[in-house]
Amino acid sequence: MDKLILIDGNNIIYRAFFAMPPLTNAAGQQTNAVYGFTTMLLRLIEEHKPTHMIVAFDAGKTTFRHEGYQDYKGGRQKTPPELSEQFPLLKELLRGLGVPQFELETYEADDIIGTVSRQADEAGRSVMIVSGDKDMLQLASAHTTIALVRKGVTEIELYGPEQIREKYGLTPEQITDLKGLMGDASDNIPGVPGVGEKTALKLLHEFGSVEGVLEGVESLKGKMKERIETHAEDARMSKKLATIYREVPLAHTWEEMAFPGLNPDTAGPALAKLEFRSLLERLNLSGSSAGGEEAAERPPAPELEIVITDEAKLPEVAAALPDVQALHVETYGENPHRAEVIGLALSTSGRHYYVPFELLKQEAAAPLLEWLGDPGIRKTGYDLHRADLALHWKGIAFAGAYHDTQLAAYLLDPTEANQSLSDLVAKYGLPRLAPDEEVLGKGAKYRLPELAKLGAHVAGKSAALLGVAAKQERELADTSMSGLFHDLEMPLSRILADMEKQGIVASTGDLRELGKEFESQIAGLAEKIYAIAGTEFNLNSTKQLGEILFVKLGLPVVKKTKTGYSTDAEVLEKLAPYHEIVQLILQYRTIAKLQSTYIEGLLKEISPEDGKVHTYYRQTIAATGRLSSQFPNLQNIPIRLEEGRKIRKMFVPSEPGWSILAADYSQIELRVLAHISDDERLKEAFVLDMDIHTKTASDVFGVPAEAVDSNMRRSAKAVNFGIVYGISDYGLSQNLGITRKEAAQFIDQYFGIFQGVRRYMDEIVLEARKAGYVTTLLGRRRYLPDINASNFNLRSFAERTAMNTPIQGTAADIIKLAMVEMDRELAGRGLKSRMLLQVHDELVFEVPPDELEQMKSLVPEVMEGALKLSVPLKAEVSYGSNWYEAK
DNA sequence: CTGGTCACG
DNA sequence: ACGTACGTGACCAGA
Repeated sequence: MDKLILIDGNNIIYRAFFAMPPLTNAAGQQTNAVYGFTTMLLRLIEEHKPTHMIVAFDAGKTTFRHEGYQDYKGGRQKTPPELSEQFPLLKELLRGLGVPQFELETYEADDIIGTVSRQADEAGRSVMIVSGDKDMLQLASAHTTIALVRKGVTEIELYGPEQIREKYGLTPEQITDLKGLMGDASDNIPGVPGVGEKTALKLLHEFGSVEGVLEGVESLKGKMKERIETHAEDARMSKKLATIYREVPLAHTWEEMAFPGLNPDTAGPALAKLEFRSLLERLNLSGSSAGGEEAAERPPAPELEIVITDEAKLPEVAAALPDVQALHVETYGENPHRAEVIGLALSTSGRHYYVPFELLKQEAAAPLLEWLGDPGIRKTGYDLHRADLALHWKGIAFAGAYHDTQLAAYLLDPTEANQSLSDLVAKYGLPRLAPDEEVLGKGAKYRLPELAKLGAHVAGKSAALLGVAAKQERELADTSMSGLFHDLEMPLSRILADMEKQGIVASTGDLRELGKEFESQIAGLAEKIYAIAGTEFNLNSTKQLGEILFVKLGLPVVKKTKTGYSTDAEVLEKLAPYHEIVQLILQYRTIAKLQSTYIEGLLKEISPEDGKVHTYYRQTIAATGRLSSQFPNLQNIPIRLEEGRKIRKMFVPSEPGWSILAADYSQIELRVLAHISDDERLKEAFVLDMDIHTKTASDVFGVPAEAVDSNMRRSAKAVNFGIVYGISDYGLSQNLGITRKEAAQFIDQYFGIFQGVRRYMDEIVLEARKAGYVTTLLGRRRYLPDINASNFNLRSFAERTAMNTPIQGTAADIIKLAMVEMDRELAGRGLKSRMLLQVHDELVFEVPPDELEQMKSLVPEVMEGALKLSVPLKAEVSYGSNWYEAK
């Protein structure tokens, strides 16, 4: 079956240029656009296996379109030289790869593509057109699909006539009418001023075409009618400009477009010349030019033996359970507590079974349910934490997670965003797995395909798991993270799921009541503010607020943002002395935040079934190894201001008579710093259990501790924070409201005293430069690719990260250890107390009265003993009838 | 869908 | 000279 791919060369290289970070070869020539183009090209070849292919380029400076309209593509920025230099490179590379390229004087790439696609269409051949330009949609037909490139060049959306109808309610031909009405700023096509996509679509749905709209203009009214009448000619011309010319006099034959596959003899040298080593490797061409005949692509997807399970086949699945090596649970929905379970797939070495979720209710599925819930059976999967939660709320127990490929991928590189299973499969050069988006769509476009296709996709995932897991185990061992993975993160993931399922009660009634109080305060404040401003406006709009403060009231502009005046709290504090309205706005902000995020937001998350909030701890987000919390975030419940702190009264035990018990590490990050820097002074402070900020002040200012006043302590505290964050004089000056010079002096003084800390800061940066990454005490890694950047900002950022990550990350390691140990203790001692929340340096429990005494000593003991450092760890415990009281 | 703002450690 | 403190998530406005 013939398949032709037509690539809009100019468009794609342009997109690639702006999407890719700068990349230069040894000679200093920029190659980023060619690289981006090539990765996309190779992906197209792998995924769509074309038999014929061409890349079309614009030729010449003026085209026939300019004859009718001088300004066509006027106002467009000149092509930057860094990009134009890359065209010859790309063309040479394409020759090496064996991809035909077409161009023709006075015609644009669009027109060439339009013409070739028409010819192919007429011959009944299957065509795919690749471009970032929506204009191309007009070429879609029964045989022709448009692949719209999105997000730089990394994603592709496929459009046939059906998809165009779904999205716009238009036929492909009507795309030209759409452009005729709305215009296109990037091509300087005017359209009708004031008519955007929305209006244009409405008009077309009613009148069908530009001509139809012009004829029917009488039936319109007001401004719209006027606009269209005055710009009728613009509309006609715009449509013409947007119409792709499909009669270009091309002499090329079908045979000239043939693409028999990459030619390894010439592709290797061409890629090598551009220094695209990663691509050479991906194509297995890195050896000599003769890298093997068929090695030009990733291993072809083996034909999987997939069984779509129906009721009758459940016994066969049951019989296969002992041979299962991996499973994938397909869910739908962001919040796993509310997610749908679509189905699951089980992989043995030979067969892959897809089991639709409904089948799990059948009696014959009992062995499968038992298998899922058996903690003794080791399971390999992807995001098993999510699977566990989703299944739990459907009444199905899950246990035995052994290797979670998502979690392993996170440990191997916690900052890599693209860690979908499909990405991992690609990373390891395994047979391709379609991204979910391609099969299921996303957002509003999410649709389950027919059973066979769905089953094949989900089974494809489970089939991919074993290969990925094997590679990861190897890599974890090579990077000394196997222990971190199997003894800490994997066990923790089950504990987190338990905490989340347990949830914490949030008192709906009390929240509503507090909400009413806030509401009347908000109304009162708003009224006063409007009265002073002399007008009502949207107080939540920084834009409108800026207008009032800086234009109407003429207050001085302290700081600007990208988009206008800054009105954040720091700015408002400075403005407060100038005008009484400012203080009111600050109060309004405070209460409005509490109301929207913590009253209304929290109420929305309370489950009507059990009156609890079930947060979702994410173990694979924070680059330092910390957890994050979502739906709702229970790691940022107010505490600093009393008004907000009251929110904590709403969090209560789930059983009468029980208590909330909270324990937090005291100065864990500075204690960690004392340990890893081995600074004598800092260690001494903790060994003697002194107030660290007072001690710092006394040392830095050279006065006895008794002589440290509150101001000195405040400064020392800011320095201590700064040290942990990777200090800079600027940051400290901002924080303390002093000059940069003073801050620099201050830091110097600090380092003079705490020389071990200085040595650590210097060494960790050197180490990062050398190794390219930093680690925590437990060996958790973070790569810092910018540590050697020539850009000052990027490099400075990386340096501060190098200083901070081992500290923050080790603290995260420690509390994770404490959680695993705590879980073990609770189970071992048969306690009924439950661990509910983690807030970075704090653990929150609910505790029955008869366990209170025991827990008061056990929890801090476990936390303090989680990891042995050269300074003691300290945890402080408190309890009460709610989270507020546990202070 | 991004930016501004603000809640937490 | 460069222009920032480290790590998160939720809400709102306004394209």
